[in-house]
Amino acid sequence: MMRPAMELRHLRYYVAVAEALNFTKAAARLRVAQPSLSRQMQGLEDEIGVDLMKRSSRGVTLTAEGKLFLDEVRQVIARTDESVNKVRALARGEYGELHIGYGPSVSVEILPPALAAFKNDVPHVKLVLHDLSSNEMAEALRRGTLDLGIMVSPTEENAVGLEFQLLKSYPFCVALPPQHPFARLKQVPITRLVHEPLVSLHQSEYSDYHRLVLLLFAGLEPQPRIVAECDSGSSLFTAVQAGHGLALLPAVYRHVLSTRLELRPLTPRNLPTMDVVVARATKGDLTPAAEKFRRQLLQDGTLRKGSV
Amino acid sequence: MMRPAMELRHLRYYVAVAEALNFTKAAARLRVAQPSLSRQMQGLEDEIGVDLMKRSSRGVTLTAEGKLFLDEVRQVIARTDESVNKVRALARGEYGELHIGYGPSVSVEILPPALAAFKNDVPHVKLVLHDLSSNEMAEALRRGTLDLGIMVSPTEENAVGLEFQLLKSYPFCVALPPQHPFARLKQVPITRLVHEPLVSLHQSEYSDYHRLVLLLFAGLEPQPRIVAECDSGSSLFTAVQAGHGLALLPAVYRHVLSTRLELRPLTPRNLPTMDVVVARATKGDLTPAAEKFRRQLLQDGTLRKGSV
DNA sequence: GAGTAGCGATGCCTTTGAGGCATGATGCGT
DNA sequence: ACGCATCATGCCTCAAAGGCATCGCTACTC
Repeated sequence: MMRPAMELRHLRYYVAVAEALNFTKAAARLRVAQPSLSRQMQGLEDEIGVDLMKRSSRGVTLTAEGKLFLDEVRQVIARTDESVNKVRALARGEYGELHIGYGPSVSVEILPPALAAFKNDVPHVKLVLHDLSSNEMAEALRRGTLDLGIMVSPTEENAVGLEFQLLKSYPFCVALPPQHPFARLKQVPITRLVHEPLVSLHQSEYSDYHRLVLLLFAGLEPQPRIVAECDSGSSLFTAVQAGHGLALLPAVYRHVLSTRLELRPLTPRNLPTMDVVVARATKGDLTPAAEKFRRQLLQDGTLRKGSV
Repeated sequence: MMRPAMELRHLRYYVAVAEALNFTKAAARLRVAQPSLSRQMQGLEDEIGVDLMKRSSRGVTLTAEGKLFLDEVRQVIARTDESVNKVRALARGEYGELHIGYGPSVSVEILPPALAAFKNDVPHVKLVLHDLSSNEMAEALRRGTLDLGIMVSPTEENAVGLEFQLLKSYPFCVALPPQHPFARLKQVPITRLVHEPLVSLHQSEYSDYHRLVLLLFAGLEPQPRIVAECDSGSSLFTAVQAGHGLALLPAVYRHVLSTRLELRPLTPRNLPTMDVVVARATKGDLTPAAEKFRRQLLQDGTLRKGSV
């Protein structure tokens, strides 16, 4: 004679009975007939092997064991519901972890509002931000440790296994000290830069930047003279301020630029731009939260063109 | 079309499948047929509304949601089992709280070994000791805040609503300073005490003691002279040491007596004794743990007569 | 103190759905 | 191409949850 195992039904019924202290009323609340409830409770006590309640003609009272069990069962049921809700929330992208890689200066206009909106929208997703170079990001995306990356649109070879969507396009500007003759111009033709000494960022660490700068001068004669390569934006600014030379920077740098430097747009307007993209791995699905965040980013960028 | 609610069965099955990553093997472990298991899992996913696993011709893999759910479900099931075990343990007297009242000096021989044995036997019962006077104990027992009390057998009027069982019976002795003439006697006839000044404990706080002392001298002439009433055992000892008078004490006091005092048995041997009992409320059942402890006390007392 | 109202338990039947068996569909490896 | 392992589906059985009528008990009421 095999007894049916304990099921959640028993627990749900038990809570109802223990709260009503009356089989008839509990049965009504549960929308079952009282005899069925009676038998389920008998089965439960039989399974546990402990008397949980005392029945009398005027209702039900809980034994000490019954009171303890009520306590426990309430927690178990709450925990169960919570588990299901967590899974549903995860599927809706409202729970879980989201790993985002970003280049700090390059995403300064994009990331903060997106993060704020996302945190507001789905506060239970744990956002983990990773300050990475483009190469590290590509690697992490392929490995799957990163869900999304916000980066400069990379070259072909760095892009294998990845997919991109444009977030914002920044034209290049020239950064110069206020006393420089070009400071009087509203905009600077790139042809006039070829005779100026230039300060650049270090090639190996900022390969995307380097590539774009070369692209800007493609086909011009003579090629500009690079008098210094700096290993960070701030040292670049210092070099320009010190008058060592001018620097080419995408317009986004206006946010991080020292006030002691001026930024002038380049002409013509159809020069190569620095494109900031959101990257994801081609293989493997995005988590729902990542999908949500990606959408967030794309619709945020109402104006995709970086103004100057 | 009403879908059956989620039951523990679904969770147990899910864990089996998620562990085996194979319906056929999981079904074998669960001793059900594979198709049944398949359908239960379909029902589960349907109920939650989330895909928990991906099926292929080579087995099963968990989705991210499925992994989270596995984690959660394992905890829920463990919690459920634990709840049932707690209730069973409570019913067996191996879990819960046990409130014991005791008079410190009077239970010095009885309580420590019983506590040690009990803690060893059922370590998960939380023992709460209450140092109370007899009156407070009786009150607490009737109120139900106390499970058991270890006390001096009380008078009728203090005993209403309570039941007692004898633990140990202590004959009275006389406490005297070493230089007192009676110190040379092996035992002291009570008739010789009626001419000695006596030191006693304060009547209102130690009514049981008082009653017994009066009982000892019942029928004797003249009645002894009580020269001082002390409000604690230690001040009583001091008074006797100082030579203010002798004191009558049950033999159990040999454990707490200052070494500067001698204790001599009284004769005849059939004088009233101080009986230490375990008390419980008449109405209301003892908790299983209390019942267990009571048995412990009763069988511990292999020799019920306090030796001298 | 008989009647009655409210309680849970029991007997008996219905219905639901879990489970079993046979088989289908599919993808992988040989 | 075939075989094998996998999970899904169709169909049936049967256990057990659920419903209805009724019983037995107790406590209150008049």
